[in-house]
Amino acid sequence: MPRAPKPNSKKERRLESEKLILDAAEKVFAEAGFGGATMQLIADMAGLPKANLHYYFPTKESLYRQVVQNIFQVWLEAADVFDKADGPTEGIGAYIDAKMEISRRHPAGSKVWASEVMHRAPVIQDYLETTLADWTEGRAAVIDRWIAEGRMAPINPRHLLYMLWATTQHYADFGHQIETLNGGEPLSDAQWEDAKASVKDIILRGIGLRD
Amino acid sequence: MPRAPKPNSKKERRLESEKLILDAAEKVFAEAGFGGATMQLIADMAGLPKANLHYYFPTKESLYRQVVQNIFQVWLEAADVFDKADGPTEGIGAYIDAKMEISRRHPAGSKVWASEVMHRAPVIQDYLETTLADWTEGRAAVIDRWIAEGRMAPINPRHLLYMLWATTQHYADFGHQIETLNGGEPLSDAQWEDAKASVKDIILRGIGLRD
DNA sequence: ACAAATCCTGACCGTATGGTCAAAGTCAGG
DNA sequence: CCTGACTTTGACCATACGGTCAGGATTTGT
Repeated sequence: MPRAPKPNSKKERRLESEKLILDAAEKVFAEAGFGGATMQLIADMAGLPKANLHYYFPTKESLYRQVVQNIFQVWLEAADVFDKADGPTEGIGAYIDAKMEISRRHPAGSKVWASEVMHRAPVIQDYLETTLADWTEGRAAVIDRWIAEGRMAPINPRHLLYMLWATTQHYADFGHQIETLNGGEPLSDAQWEDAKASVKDIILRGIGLRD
Repeated sequence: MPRAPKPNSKKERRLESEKLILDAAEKVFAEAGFGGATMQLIADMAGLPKANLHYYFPTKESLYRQVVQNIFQVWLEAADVFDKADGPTEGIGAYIDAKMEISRRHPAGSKVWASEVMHRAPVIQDYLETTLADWTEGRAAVIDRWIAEGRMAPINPRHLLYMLWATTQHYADFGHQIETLNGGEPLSDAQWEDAKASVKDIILRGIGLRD
């Protein structure tokens, strides 16, 4: 019978430490970029000695790779709402909501992803070529079907998807610029709602929905 | 009578060297980020010894600052088309064209800018607060006037501007992702035209133009 | 209670980087 | 053609970084 004086088993503590490190790493990579981030900074933010990071993640690159893969996972799961819908208004609207919510709650992850792609995706190129390419093709086919059925305006589905990604992720990646243009204040709850509504309004009308 | 055996005066050569360095620096900063870029890499790309860079730009940061300021300049000049127009269709359409062209011809600059903003604008925060804030306010006022005159749908002009920036710059900042999703090939001329047309189509219809 | 396995960490190391400098080279003006 | 200002560069330096490691602490299974 394993007592629990410190309530965690070894395996639980391992997962906790890994999560602690990954969360700290995500923030530091987002703020400084891969090259600007240092293991010491990540260690300090996680409240652990540097050598401890190297026990869980042998190299800076392996830690970074894990961070990026986790982000991609979150990103893919959010895309599910697209499939559960049975029409463009509902599907694309829900997708915008989901991605805006991620930008709001998970801005560091979005920045790390943006940085990775801007630097020619040295770590996740294979994901782009397989998982993301497949996902994109599938969704483009759905959109093309909606168009064929006359349920939305005929547009190039790929450019629509790029626009959705660009616009929603902009609120995370360029959050600092938006905050500065908002008088130095982060967007309030109401302003976030306005942002979501504005994006949905323009895009949905732009593809021929909303009469 | 100053002959010109090497056809450049000292001042001209100075400007040439500076431009050579700045161009190399823009590429390297875009590809590696500020932290990942090294003076040696920039020197190699410019074909000059490292010590020579430090003659023209005393520190890495001063070189970086100059790169970012130049980008901001290009960016602002392109925004002029917005003002020369006398209606939303023409103004916003031309603005999209201009920004898409910059994304195509000047992708490294866009990436450096994106990186700078993502890292909380350590170098150009004052520009954001003054020049960019003023520009944004002015353009938002123009859009509001167009709305008041019933010439376009009532939307929040700031979110429209964010969408324009996000979408057009996406083609530079995420160019690698787009290229990968395009079968590994850069967008062809025709595809760029399609991209421009798609963006204009969705956004202009989205704000109530194009009936 | 003991041994094996796992976890933790201070001290240390080799290297790469931003930056300096002195000396050599080049140019314009008189 | 001489002088002073400007430009170029190889060699060098201090520091900071990613990564290693030995040895001690803690937990687990028996």
